[in-house]
Amino acid sequence: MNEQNYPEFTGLELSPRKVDYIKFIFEKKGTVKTTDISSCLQVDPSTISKTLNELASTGYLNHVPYRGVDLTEMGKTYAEFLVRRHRILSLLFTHYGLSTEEACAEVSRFEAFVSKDAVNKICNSMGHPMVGVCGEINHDKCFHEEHYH
Amino acid sequence: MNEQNYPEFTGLELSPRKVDYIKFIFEKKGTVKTTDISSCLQVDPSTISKTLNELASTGYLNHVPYRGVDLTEMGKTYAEFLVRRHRILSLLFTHYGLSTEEACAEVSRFEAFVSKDAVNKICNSMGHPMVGVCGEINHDKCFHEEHYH
DNA sequence: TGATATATTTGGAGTCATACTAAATAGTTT
DNA sequence: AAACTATTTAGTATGACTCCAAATATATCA
Repeated sequence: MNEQNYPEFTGLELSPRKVDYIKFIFEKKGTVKTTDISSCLQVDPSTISKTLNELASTGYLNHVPYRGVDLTEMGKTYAEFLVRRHRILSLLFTHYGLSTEEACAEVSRFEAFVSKDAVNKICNSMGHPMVGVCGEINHDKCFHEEHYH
Repeated sequence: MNEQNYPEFTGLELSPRKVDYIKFIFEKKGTVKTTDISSCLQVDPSTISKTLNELASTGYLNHVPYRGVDLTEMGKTYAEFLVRRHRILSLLFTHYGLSTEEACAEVSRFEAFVSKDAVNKICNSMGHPMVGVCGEINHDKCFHEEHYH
């Protein structure tokens, strides 16, 4: 409803690998180089370069060739959702006998296929917990969406 | 530990589509024809045929060409896990504000990526509920695994 | 500055999962 | 046995992900 929040996304627009890349870039903050992602995620730089281009052309990243990438405003908003999704789902799983590491690993495998609607419902139902197993949970966008429509 | 239960699987061996096929065959009970799957899942018969062959050569199905398929013992065991996984996860999601249909649809999208270990832990933690949102939950294999190792 | 080293990108190719069409083959019905 | 239907095979395609090798840009150092 509010173009600042890009509420039109479903949460299913990015493939698993792209989710990883965006989350990585978000958590690094600032400009990120191809090599950073390549070495941390153990993927050939050429693969990173290609995917970064795709993410730039779909509006998630600003890409200055040979210089690096950073998130667009839309990319940041989306990344916030990705991180919140990961943390909410991981937290959920730790309530059912999985360790932090297990929950994290498990969720990493499937999170790309869980919709924003589902995450918001779970988040609501859990009472918008502030702390997840992999860091704090930010509910800004979550609240906006719940309150204004 | 017990060859009757094929406890060696992780739950991640089948791709999403193969999970759909095995679950469908399991729920139909008995011999299933290519056309049954084709018309219900809205996929070209040639695609079904190919995938059925793969599932047969990896030991999940008996395939009599031009006649149909049925589950092997291993296939049945695996299918029971697939159904249990689907129901446990769907039930879980309904505890967090999702309707039966929403939970089912959501889980269908990602269930192939949730490990047997995770499912067993969740199952344990929920107290082995007997009824899920899409039918009864069978805990035979689940109990065996928990008790004997 | 210019040569060299490093980082990044591009081009080409491959795998896996999924799916289709068209043609061949088997089974069934009359 | 002819005709109809079901199934399979062969060939092709796309999307996601990957790599290697070569080209290009940037950075460093002498």
